[in-house]
Amino acid sequence: MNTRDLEYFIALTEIKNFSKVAYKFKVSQPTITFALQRLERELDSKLILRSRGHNLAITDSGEQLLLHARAIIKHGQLASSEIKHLKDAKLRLGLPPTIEDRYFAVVSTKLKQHGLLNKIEAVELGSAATLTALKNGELDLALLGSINPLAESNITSEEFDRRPFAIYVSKQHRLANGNGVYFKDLKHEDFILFKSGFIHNQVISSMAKRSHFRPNVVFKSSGIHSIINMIRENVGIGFFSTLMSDSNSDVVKVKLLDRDVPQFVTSIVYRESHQFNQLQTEILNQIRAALI
Amino acid sequence: MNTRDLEYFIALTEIKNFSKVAYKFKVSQPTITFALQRLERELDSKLILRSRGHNLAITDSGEQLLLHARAIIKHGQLASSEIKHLKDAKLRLGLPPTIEDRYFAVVSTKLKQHGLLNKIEAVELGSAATLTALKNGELDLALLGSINPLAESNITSEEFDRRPFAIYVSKQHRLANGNGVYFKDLKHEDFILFKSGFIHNQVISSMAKRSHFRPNVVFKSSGIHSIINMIRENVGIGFFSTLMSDSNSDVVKVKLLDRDVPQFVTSIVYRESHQFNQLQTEILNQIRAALI
DNA sequence: AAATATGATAAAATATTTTTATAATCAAGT
DNA sequence: ACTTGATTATAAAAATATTTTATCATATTT
Repeated sequence: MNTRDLEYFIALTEIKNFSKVAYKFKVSQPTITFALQRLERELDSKLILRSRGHNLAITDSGEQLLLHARAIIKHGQLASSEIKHLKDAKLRLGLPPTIEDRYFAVVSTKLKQHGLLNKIEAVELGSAATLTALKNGELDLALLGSINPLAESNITSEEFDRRPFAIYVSKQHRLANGNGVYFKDLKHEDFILFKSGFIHNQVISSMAKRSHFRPNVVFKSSGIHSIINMIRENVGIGFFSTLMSDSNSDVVKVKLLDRDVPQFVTSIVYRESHQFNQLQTEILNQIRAALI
Repeated sequence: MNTRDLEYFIALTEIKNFSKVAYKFKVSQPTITFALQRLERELDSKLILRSRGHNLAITDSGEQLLLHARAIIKHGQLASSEIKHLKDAKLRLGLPPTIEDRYFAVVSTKLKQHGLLNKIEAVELGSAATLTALKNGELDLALLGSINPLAESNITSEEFDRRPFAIYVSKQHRLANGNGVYFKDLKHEDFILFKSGFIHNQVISSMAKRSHFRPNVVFKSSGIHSIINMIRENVGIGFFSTLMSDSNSDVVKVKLLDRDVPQFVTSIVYRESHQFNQLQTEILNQIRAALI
């Protein structure tokens, strides 16, 4: 079997037209015919029902092959991308900003001690984008936040922390000296939130839905520091699980008293299929030592 | 990329000798050389460090490719095997005996009503062997028992029941009229168990270890009915989660009073990559309807 | 230093894939 | 019913890719 034929086949199931697939791959039309015939001969089964004039129909066997064909192509691309980056002698680490802010200081200290810090190439994206990049082989490793423990196929995750979400306010704020608040009582507060793509938004909107109000959002940023600064200036309140600056007295954490407050689960995450080289293994172990 | 080259490569990492790999595949030795050169050119990276006289060494890139190569070959084989069996117009169902005994009656009634029972080809193996067969594409679907919810990669599972393990005794047995027993008090009992390969054995040996004794096993069988018959005759006691015959008064269930008694989790299980055809989908839905 | 084992290379032989040119099929419009 | 246009299939030739045969190069062992 030949990955080129599989790529033609996949395109055929999507485009459903031999000539257009041929055009897409810059080959002649019979090339596609022959590629499909090869696959059908090899698997001894019709994969696509041709019809001139109509759209093509994919058989059960075709659907079955399609699933594996996609996986095979993906593995080929991953192999290629991972091997290319192995030569960089760097570990590409996905690091969403909230995680970076809260956990990376301790990691970086550890790595610096062992002369490994400059072997890291940090990639700062939201959690969802980070996970996608990891799956595509654009990252070797990531520290990820999620609401539930990650259970993605082909992905291994090692949880290292888990904390309930909470409210953060300025020390001048009326809630600063209380010992907690119910989410429903935040109806008239101004929120300063992350831009979309952060898990925090999913969580806050689900909590708001449960409490039957729409939070009043006065500003959205993707920079955690500008959010904290605005909270400090009492422009509005924030919504995080933990902050490095929990000890910082300018911004005060206020517990949520609701039952079943969602938790922010943080994990070290990598592809099952990723082969860590010696340098990368060392880095991974130092990160584990720092966090777990 | 070409699966033949990947197969040569995988063999090379195992056999570590070009000539012997060539012999294995019944091709000439330069064929292997060229295949490896093709891969190295395509991935632009040395995969194997050759040395004449010594064993070959696999590079980091080679190790990385190896993981994907194995996955690719596996997908190819699965596609082939699954497509071959799609034509059988049967669903190959893995059915470990304990599950068959307890749950299949209700499933078979449902399937018979819809004229689907003869479309099932039941394969009776222990849970571990069933899972392996499923992964290898020898089964389309399985009902499986496990201690924890299944979390295998590339496998989807839908839990349908979960019950604590318990002791089963004859109605003449001294425990038959009590309302439970601690496992440690079974030290002097005779056990009738499954042969190895059944999860029950793992569970009982871990409970026995916790209670600091070795259970006294008088007989092992792989047929659940002969075990039940022996229990009925008071030859010894049994260890199951539930039996169809719970309502049958000859054999009595005795609760285990220990904390954290392991549970037998039963699930409908299939490969993520399996494409169910129309018939198979119907069968799956009826099985779900019967169990979930 | 010779023998042995192992992998690489060149050139030829085979096999596979792709192209060009053309045919066949089907649907829709006239 | 006939024509047209769009689409896929086929045959033969050309282009590529893979494998073999024969031989060479290198390292290890004796």
